[in-house]
Amino acid sequence: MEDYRTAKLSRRERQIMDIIYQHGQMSVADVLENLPDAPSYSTVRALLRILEEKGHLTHQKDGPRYIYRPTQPRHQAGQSALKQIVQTFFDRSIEKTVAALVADEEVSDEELYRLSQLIEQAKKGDLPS
Amino acid sequence: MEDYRTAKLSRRERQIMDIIYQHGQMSVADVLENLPDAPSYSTVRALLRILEEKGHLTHQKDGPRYIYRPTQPRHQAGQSALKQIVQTFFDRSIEKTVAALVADEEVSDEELYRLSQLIEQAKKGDLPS
DNA sequence: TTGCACATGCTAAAATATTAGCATCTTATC
DNA sequence: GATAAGATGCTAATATTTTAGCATGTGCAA
Repeated sequence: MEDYRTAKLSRRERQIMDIIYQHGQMSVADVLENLPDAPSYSTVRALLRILEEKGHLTHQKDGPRYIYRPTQPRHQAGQSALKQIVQTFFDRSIEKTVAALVADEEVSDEELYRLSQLIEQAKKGDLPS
Repeated sequence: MEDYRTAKLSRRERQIMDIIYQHGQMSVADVLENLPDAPSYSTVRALLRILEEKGHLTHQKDGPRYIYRPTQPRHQAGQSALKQIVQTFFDRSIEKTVAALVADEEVSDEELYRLSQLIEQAKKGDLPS
């Protein structure tokens, strides 16, 4: 399955994919609540159906309602999305990307410490995940 | 200016913004060359005009042709884009995000070294950029 | 078990995005 | 300067997206 961010998805479709990835899985009502400029219930249902037709979502029944979740695993979709950002804004440089990440004011010292550890592990060839 | 990735941009419009951010600035012909499923020249011009109307692009003349570039600085747009990815796929965790970044096979030892240095600097409160 | 609340299936209308084409202007070159 | 190549301005048609509404089905509670 192609990365949904480079796939031919419309604006609303992409919004919905993002929201569902963020939450893991959602009912129609859940999606509706979290959509900015919320359209109607019917609209959301139509979009979910289309996304399922396109292969990006699947659903299962939970009592009377459908629960939708992505077909592509989250970590995999995240990798693809990251890669695209790195390419678009950071000249394909992981270093520049991490620099932008830690430039965020809200990064605590503790988090920085864990980041060091992470890098050290990676140096040893001990790739995370 | 709002982050263009959360703005109400259509599929093509977003594609074009990505491409222009990647290259810095581009003429109509440049954009056309780099667009997947390339539409016509007219189409690209129309989309660039719309993006300019919406405030995401600006242009200057270079000889006979227009050169377009983003109004929002690249680093700023990159920050916003990253933030959204972190939120969508990595539970707002910078650590998880960096882990995904270094999990990429193509990260060299040298780059990992520079990453350590980067983190150490950040620890000292010496925020990059 | 019988209804009611609330879900989905389906169809079709409205809005928006995408596209093309022709007229016009501008620049570099001869 | 005259001209040809190639750019933009503008308008309108087409395709797609977005939306709504009604008919129908399903599960939970009284």
